Amino acid sequence: MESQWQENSLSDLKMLIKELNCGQEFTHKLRDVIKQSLVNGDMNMLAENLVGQIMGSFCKTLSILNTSNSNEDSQIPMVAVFPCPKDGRTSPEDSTGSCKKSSAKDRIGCNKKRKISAKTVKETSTLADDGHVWRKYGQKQILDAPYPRHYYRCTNKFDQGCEAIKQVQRIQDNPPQFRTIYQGHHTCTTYPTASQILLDSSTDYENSSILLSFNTKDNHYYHPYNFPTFFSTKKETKEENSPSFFYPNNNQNQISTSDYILPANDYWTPATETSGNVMATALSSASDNVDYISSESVTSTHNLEMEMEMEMEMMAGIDFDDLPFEF
DNA sequence: GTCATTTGACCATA
DNA sequence: TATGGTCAAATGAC
Repeated sequence: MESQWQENSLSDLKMLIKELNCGQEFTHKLRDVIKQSLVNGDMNMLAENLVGQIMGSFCKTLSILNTSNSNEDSQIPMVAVFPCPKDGRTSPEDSTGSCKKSSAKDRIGCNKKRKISAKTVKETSTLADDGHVWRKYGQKQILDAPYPRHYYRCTNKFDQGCEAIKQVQRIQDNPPQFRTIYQGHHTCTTYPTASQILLDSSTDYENSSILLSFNTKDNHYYHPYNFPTFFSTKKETKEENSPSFFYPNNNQNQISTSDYILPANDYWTPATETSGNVMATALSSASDNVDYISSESVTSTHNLEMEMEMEMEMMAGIDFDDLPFEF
C-alpha cells in the first residue's frame, strides 16, 4: 500500500518535472512571440520582467523538486520539502498539545543528516543581519573547537518549505570572528529589505561575495528572485519592499559603473537569450564542497557559463543540449 | 497563552 | 564507534 503510494508519488514527481520543463519552454517561446509582435523587437521592461520572473520560478521549482528527488531516493519526494511527519502533526511546531514523544523507532527513515550541496562560508567580525529570519534549532559543542556551533533554519521552513539553514560559530574571541555557513538556498518569498541589504553590504564582502563585472555589454547576470532589475543600469534601488540584489563595490575607492557586488549566499540562475544576445550566466555556491567565493573566482565569463550550465543541469535534471532552445 | 530558545537524546555518516 | 546534525520536550520571555 505504502510502496504503491511511493511509486505513484515518484511517478507523479517525474511527470511534474516534465510538465515544468514544458512550462519553461513555453514561457521561452511566449517571450519570442511577444518580441516578434513588436515593431522594433524590444520588449518593454514590464513584459521582460514578467517573463524573467516566470522563468525564475520554473528554475526554482525544478531545483526544489530535484533536490527532493535526489536526496530521498527511497522516500517520498515531498519529505525533503516538508520534513517527515513523525507523529501525525503537520509540523514539529504544531502546538496543538496532541504531540506525543516519538520513540526512536518512530524516527526510522527520517534522515537526520541532510545532503545539501550548496555551501557558502562567510567569516565576519560581527553577526550582521543577513536579511532573513532564522530560528535556532540546536547548539553543539564541536570537538577541539573552543566555541559551540549554533544551528539555524529559515523560519519559513514549515509554512513554505524553505530549506535554507545556517550554522554560526565563533572562531576567534579577540578580535571577535564568526564563521557562518549557509546551506541550501531560500525558496521562501520573504525577501530581504533594501535596508537589510544595505546593512549587509557593509560587512566583509571581500571574502564572501561575488564581484561581477559588466564590462562586456552583452554579459548580464540575474538573481532568480529579482533578476529583472539589472536590466536597468541602476546600481542600487533603495525603495522599501523592492529589494535590489546589486550593490556598489564598497571595497573599491573608485567604483566602476559596470561593477557590482552580489550576495554570496544565494543561487544565481542563468539569464536567457534576449534581444538577440546570449547572456552570460553566473552561479554561486555551486559545488558540493565548501565554496569560498571571492572576487577572483568569478572573473571568467566562460568558466561561469560552463559552471552554471553544469549546475543547472544537476539541479533541474535537464540536459541543456537536448533542449529546443539555448540557455 | 504563544512563541522562541535551550539542551539532552537520537541517529546518520565517516 | 566517534562525531556532528537534528529533533522535540522543557523552559523562559513576552
